[in-house]
Amino acid sequence: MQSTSHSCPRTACSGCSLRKLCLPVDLSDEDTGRLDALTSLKRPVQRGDYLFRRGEDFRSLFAIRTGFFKTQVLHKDGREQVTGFQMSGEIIGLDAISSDVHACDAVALEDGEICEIPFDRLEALSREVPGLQRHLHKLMSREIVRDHNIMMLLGSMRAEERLAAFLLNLSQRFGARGHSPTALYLRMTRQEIGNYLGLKLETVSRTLSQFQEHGLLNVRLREVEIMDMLRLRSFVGGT
Amino acid sequence: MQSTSHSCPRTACSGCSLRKLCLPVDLSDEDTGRLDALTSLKRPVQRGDYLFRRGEDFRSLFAIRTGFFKTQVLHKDGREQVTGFQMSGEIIGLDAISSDVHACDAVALEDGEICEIPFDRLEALSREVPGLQRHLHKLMSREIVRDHNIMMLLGSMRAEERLAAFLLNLSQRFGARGHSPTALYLRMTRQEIGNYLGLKLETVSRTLSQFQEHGLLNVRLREVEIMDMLRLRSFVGGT
DNA sequence: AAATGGGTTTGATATAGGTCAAATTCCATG
DNA sequence: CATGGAATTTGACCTATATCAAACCCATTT
Repeated sequence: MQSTSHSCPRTACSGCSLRKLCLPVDLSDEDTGRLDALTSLKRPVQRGDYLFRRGEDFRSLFAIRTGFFKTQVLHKDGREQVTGFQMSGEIIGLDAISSDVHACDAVALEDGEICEIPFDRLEALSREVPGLQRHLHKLMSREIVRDHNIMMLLGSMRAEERLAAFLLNLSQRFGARGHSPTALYLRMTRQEIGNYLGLKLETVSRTLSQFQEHGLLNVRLREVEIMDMLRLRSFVGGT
Repeated sequence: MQSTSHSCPRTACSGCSLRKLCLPVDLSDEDTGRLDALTSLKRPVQRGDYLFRRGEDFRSLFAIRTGFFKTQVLHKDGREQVTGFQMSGEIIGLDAISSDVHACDAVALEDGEICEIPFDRLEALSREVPGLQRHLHKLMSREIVRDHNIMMLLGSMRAEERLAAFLLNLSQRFGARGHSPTALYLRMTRQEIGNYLGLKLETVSRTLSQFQEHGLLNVRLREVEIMDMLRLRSFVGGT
């Protein structure tokens, strides 16, 4: 009835509910076993924990089972740029492959559990399992596309558009995980939102208030309810 | 004395001067032959040509032998974000792997020659040649790191800092290719620089003029001479 | 040599968002 | 339940960059 290991659950990849998000590959029984072996390192993390810091040696990717994270790069004068917010089923650490050293910090914004994937073993297995190889490539490419969209956002959108795009993105991702796409709980501060969107926290706050005045949202601290999805969408336009 | 094929030179990968930049992998003779077979598709391109457009099916990556390119994503209201400027030895098209459809436009800013690499065959070969696999992963990861740095630039740097970072980056890349790191010829318009840096063309122009007044640069249209590299570096600070 | 047109520079003015500061709310902890 | 600190909101003011407009430069064509 109970797990045999209380501190480090060994839920295998094959039985993981996030399988479709994380590593959605059709495998033979044998390959499934090998993937399970590769991803058996589970670990709980607490709010505030660093998964890794910039400059540390790269060994593993991290798949998020539960929890919410941010990745950020710091300028030496203290300015920080949040490069992304990650949630369950998403994978952190791809930027470190290029140099075998982590290029950013990854911080937990709430308690959760991660699954550590030794990269050299993932590479080895993906040489033998074309579906896994293909998936890994798509994962990295998707990150590139995501980054290009953020460049578009930062380079040529106004504050309202940035915030609308941000909320719609969260809504879509929460929705895809079976949560409400309209009642969002933000796990990050206004400051962190600002550091992601290239805005100051006051501007984030003001813009949220303004959306509320116009009946687009109900905002109460970190609870955001999207009241008018269509009008919110009309702000961002799209590519 | 003469090339056997005047319109479509078949210079193999193994004899290509860009080998170190493009696919720097140690291979056996047999593998070298297979890589050569894979990259035998060379093609000249003219200024203004599109390598591909957003929405087109993805088949191949493109390695730049000579020439200069920009990639951009368009917002439907006409705003455009340049996601990068690419030069010899660099590879375009990684963003299309995620969906098998190109996510941006790639445009030649001067005449050049590209080398087309069918992606499914590259994947197949990289399954058998670990060094090639590793290199491909590093290539994609490096693009992610590059994008994160641009996010930092767009999200939290002032116009002067952005432009200084841009010029230093060009300088470094030209230098690495054996050209002068101080006498740069820009192949793009002020408008295109602005669309990359999230600035209007007037701001780009004014900032260049201002750098010139302060003795950092000599600017004459698209000729830029860096006069004070150190002081230019002090603008950007670094991560 | 004049005309055309794209790219660039420069000036005057407007504005979105930043900065600084104060008041308020919300937790966490004793 | 009181206290202190962090996060948030809101206001007043400021500034970096955008906008609009004109002049200029250079390359190319006629």
